[in-house]
Amino acid sequence: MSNKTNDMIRYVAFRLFVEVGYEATNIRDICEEVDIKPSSLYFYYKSKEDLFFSIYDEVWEDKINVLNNVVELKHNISPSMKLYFLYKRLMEYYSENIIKMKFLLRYHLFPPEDVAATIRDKYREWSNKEDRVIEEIIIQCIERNILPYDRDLKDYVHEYKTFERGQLIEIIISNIRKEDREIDNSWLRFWNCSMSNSV
Amino acid sequence: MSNKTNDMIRYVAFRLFVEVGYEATNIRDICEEVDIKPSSLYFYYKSKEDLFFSIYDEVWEDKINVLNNVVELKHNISPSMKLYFLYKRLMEYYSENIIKMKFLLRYHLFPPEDVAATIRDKYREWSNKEDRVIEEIIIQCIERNILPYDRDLKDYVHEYKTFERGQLIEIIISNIRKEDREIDNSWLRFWNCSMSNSV
DNA sequence: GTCTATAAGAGGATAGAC
DNA sequence: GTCTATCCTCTTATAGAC
Repeated sequence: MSNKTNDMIRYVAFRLFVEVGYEATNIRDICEEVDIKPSSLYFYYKSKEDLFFSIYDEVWEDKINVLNNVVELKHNISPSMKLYFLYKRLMEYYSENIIKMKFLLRYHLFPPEDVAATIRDKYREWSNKEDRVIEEIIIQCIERNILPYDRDLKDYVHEYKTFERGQLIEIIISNIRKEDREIDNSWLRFWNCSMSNSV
Repeated sequence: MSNKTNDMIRYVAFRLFVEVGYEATNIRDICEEVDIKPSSLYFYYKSKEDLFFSIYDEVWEDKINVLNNVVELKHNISPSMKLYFLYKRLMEYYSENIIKMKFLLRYHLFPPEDVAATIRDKYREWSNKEDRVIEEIIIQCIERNILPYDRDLKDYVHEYKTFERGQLIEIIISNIRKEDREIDNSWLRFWNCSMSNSV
């Protein structure tokens, strides 16, 4: 269902969910900003929780699409460059969508009690899709001897995700776009110090 | 003011503030667990906000004490080792006090609207104390040519704090104590790749 | 689809007795 | 210090008219 009222509800709710949080966001405030009465919102969503998860899934879907687009576009280049381009594209995406990333970080780190269980389930599902993309690229790196095979696949994936999360959190906390040079420097340090050198 | 009831109030409130958050923590729930009536809590604290900040300051004070203890104990060793021991001690402290660190992370990243301004002010004050300790050690490193002087002091401090925050977040997210070997490996990567080599 | 009206309950906080 | 009793406000959600 997509019309002007609904789009507006989703936009306002998303912003409030990020900035003041699920518990402190109330239906009245959303509706006031959209300029409708609370009862009208319940025509589109059966509850606050329903509205929340509708937005939650949309944010994840958007992120996964970015991953898939990179893999699709770069399918015929070397796997190490593929991982590099994936990383670069994500840094760009994070910088342009800080608020979406803040949303995910907020609800994964500090889920409200009454939606915590559902968040955990949905998170597991979505992040599995994410992991599979990374895994596939790293498998290719190992197979072609670009990465030493004396280290576990899971280990490499964890190393990459930790690195990427660190960069993401820097972007969220500093709230500014990082420079290209800085992004590349971080990559080189990561690739040379954390991945290629076995510890 | 310290007696059994008050200690219990603080303990329960702290736990709820971390786990379910400020907004979702209500006076009735705290009091039920402490086994007192809500009106009794207001004998100790004039408001929910008052209770919160009393705990907030205590958590910070505890952390700053750890920093000062290290500096005091290691005042006569080389500054690079001093920074190393500071880092080691903090990792130990973080691992043993994950819940306290989760508390600080939660309210610095996502402060509730009605206490956000006060948190920001208090945060600035406390983290300044923290920065001065780090700064002093790094100044010594630069003066003794342990760290290249072609890089800015602020730059080094930022580099260290970013590194330390990354480690902290890994501990909070994984929720497990890191092994000594892993902690040392991270340090070496940080010291050799991020600090000594100018970029 | 959007409204008015309102149910039903939870929340922070206080007055005043003991 | 701790209690009983209560005030007042805010919140999600629904019934039913238009």
